[in-house]
Amino acid sequence: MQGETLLYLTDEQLRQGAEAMFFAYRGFTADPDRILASLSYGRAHHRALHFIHGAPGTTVNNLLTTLGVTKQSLNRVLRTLIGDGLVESRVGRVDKRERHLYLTPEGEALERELSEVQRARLRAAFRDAGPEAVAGFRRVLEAMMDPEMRRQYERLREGRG
Amino acid sequence: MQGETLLYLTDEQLRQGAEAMFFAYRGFTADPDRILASLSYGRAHHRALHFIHGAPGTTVNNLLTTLGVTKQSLNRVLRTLIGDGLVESRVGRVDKRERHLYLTPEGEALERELSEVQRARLRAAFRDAGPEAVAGFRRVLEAMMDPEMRRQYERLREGRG
DNA sequence: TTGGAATGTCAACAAGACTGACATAAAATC
DNA sequence: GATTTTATGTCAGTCTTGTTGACATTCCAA
Repeated sequence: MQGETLLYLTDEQLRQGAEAMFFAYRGFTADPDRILASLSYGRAHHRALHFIHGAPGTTVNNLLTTLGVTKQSLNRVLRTLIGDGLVESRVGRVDKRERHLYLTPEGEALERELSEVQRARLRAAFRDAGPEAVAGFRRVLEAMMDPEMRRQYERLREGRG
Repeated sequence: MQGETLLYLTDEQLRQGAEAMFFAYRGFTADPDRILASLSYGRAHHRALHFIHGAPGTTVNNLLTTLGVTKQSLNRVLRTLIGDGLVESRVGRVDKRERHLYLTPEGEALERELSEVQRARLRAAFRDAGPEAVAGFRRVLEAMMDPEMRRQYERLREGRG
């Protein structure tokens, strides 16, 4: 057995890292998924609610580049959310081609419910692992993103200060 | 602005952690996805190859609890992999109801190709972030899993020594 | 030996991703 | 002013991958 500083880049360690990502992501989505299933929504609806909440007034185009899906796919989700009164779509004032998206109070309520169960799990995990582990966690995740996604991620962070 | 040790559990920090998971997971799967798409396979095929590689001779039942899908869903994926000659299914010798799953040489080759691009990204991320960050990353991910998944994850690790 | 439990297969269906084609309205450009 | 580009929405069709239901086979225990 070699020392930790040499060992951490072996294929076996990398394989374990991949499996950790797989299982952790399942845990990460499990709690919101349960709520969504009871409302016959899916993860796509959650993601839309999440990013509209985080960037109110965002356009459809912004949202679909953030989510990395096609407009047809996003549109189906948005149509149900708007139809169910969770999202409001307002015609742009300066550019009337654009639709600006906002959560209604009902939309905010569901977003809060979903994000709260997800935050609860993250909070517990962060508390268990400790602050230094959390810093490392963040550093590795950021290094794992595509450069384009990292830019989006940082833009979202800056947008909220 | 408060100190890091207090700040790390605020809702904003947790929200950023959630977004980091979202974007990082997309990066994590992006490279294998490209190869899979060119073969008209999906992530489900990758996962099956990965876990059969890691536990040769595993049964269908084992595999579906590991993957967290229904047997019917897994069966469709296995059927194509078996039909394409990447996986071999052998009737159990002691219990003939069971099918034991193995990768053929072709299956091993594809698994290696997929896992290699994924490992390459992880390797780069781990190198960028440094060993302490990697340890923290692993600690947080493990804390994020459901207890049941964590047991499976640890069992897989032990199985490979 | 008979009936239940476990294992796996096939069929049909739904969610949600995709592409391609097309329509509309507004903005930008020539 | 005419044309092109941009932003969005919609329809139709396909694919992956999840679901449930029905069923066959095998094992085991009453």
